[in-house]
Order: sequence, then structure tokens, then C-alpha cells
Amino acid sequence: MDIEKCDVTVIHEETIEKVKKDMLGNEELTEMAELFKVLGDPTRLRIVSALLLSEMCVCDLSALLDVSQSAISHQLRILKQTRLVKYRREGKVVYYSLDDEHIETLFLTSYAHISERG
Amino acid sequence: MDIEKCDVTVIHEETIEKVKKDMLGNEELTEMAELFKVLGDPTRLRIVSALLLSEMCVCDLSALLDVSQSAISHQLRILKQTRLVKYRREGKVVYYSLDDEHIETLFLTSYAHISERG
DNA sequence: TAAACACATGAACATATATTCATATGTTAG
DNA sequence: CTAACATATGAATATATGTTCATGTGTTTA
Repeated sequence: MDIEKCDVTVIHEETIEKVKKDMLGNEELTEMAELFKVLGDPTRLRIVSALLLSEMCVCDLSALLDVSQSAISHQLRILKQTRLVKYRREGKVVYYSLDDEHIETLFLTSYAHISERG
Repeated sequence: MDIEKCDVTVIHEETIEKVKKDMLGNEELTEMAELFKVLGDPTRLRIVSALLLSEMCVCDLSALLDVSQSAISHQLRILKQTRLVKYRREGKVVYYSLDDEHIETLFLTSYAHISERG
């Protein structure tokens, strides 16, 4: 065994070394955390939830979710930057839709998680 | 068509009504957003990433991730509250491990997402 | 019982971020 | 070209949140 003061060293050095080797790198984990963070805002997740059912324009999203047009635009900008949504322009109107196959999986898995218990 | 001022009403009323009907409720979406938010912090996701490989005590996580023991404890508390981790006590040492089958799916899907493009 | 250790937690502080407000941009109709 | 409209965006503000610091709790050992 390898027991010393926690401040100085560690209790299970072998475990740490093994995990350190197999674990994902910080860059990747940071990027993944960014993705989760984007989905971790109620307004953005409601937008995603809506776009999962149909493409929509900013105005419709604003009305549907009862959130100001400006707030919706700001959030769509973030979703765009993370490449979670794409858009197409038709005259004055801009239509947004989901731009990633994985979003639905994340969405459904999250739903399964919260559905499992009270 | 159904075009009026965006502030007053909406452009595609039928789409909105349809989506409003089929969309998940706000309570569920808020709960799902909470889950994503918890995974959306780099420190917490690194903890999850480590526990995906092995159960670990607080001290080991602190050393592995180079984060103070206090910070790790605070984050584990949040992961506990969301029931993402469970723990068992063995003398002075508390061992944490993942407490949900869905976490790995979320983790892998997120990884697939960020791996797809530069 | 007292000291040592592993972990938990409350308060404070610093930073991040979501919304609002005002205004800019881009497009169409008249 | 100008007015009207849909959307985008910068600045400001209010709130949320992650870390640190100090200290508390629970367990073991000497």
C-alpha cells in the first residue's frame, strides 16, 4: 500500500496511473463539456426540443416558447456556433433546424434518465 | 398564410400548434437541462470520465485531476444530488462510482459529436 | 481520549452567462 | 428610394455558479 498524507500524495497510486493513461485528454473533455453546457440551458434545450419536431423561424420560436425575439436570436447564435443548428434564409425569414445526428440521441438518453425515477 | 407582426402574433401558426402539442413539457425539459448542465462543467465531466474507468476516492480524484479536495467534494455533492454517482464508505475513505447506465451513452455520444469535425 | 486523517460544508469572492434594451443589418413591398 | 418587417448584435445588468478558505463531521489509531 501507499498511504501518505492526502495533500502530499495519494492513496491508490496504481489506480490513478491506470486511469490517467486510459482517460480522455483535457482538450476533448473541455470540448465535450462545452457541448453539454450548451444543452444545459432551459431555453436552448426548449429550442432544440422544438426543432426536433420541425424547422422553425425565429419569430415562431419566440411565440412558441414565449421568449423575446432577441433572447431567441442570442441563443440560436450559441447553438449555431456549436453547430447544433443550421439555417436557411427565405426572404426575410430565417429557418432553423437541427444540424447533428447525435442531438436526438443525447436528447432521448437524457429523457430516459430523468424518466427513470421520481 | 397567416402573416402578421411578429411582436403580436406568428408566421406559421399551424407549425406552432403542432409542435406545442408534441413537444415535451417545460418541467421535463428543465430537468433534462439540469442534467446537461451538471455534465457541462469541465471538472465534473473529468470526474465522470475518471469514474467511467474505475471507482475512486476523493483523495485520488483530487490528485488525478489536480483539483483541490474541497472543490472535488463540492462537485461530487452536485453529482450525487443528480444521482449520477453513488458512494460507499470504507473506514475513513469514501469511494465514488457512477450510478447510472445512461451516463456512458451520453458520454460516448458527446465524444462522437466532437470527434466528427475539427 | 486525543491526535490524525479523509471528507463535507458554509461563506465569500470572482467569473460566467442569460436576458433586456437599444439599435444595426438585410430583405421585401409600395 | 423609403417604409416595414424579420433577424442580429453590442452593451449593460442581474443572477448563477465554481473555487478558495476556514472549519466542521466522522472514523481510525496510538
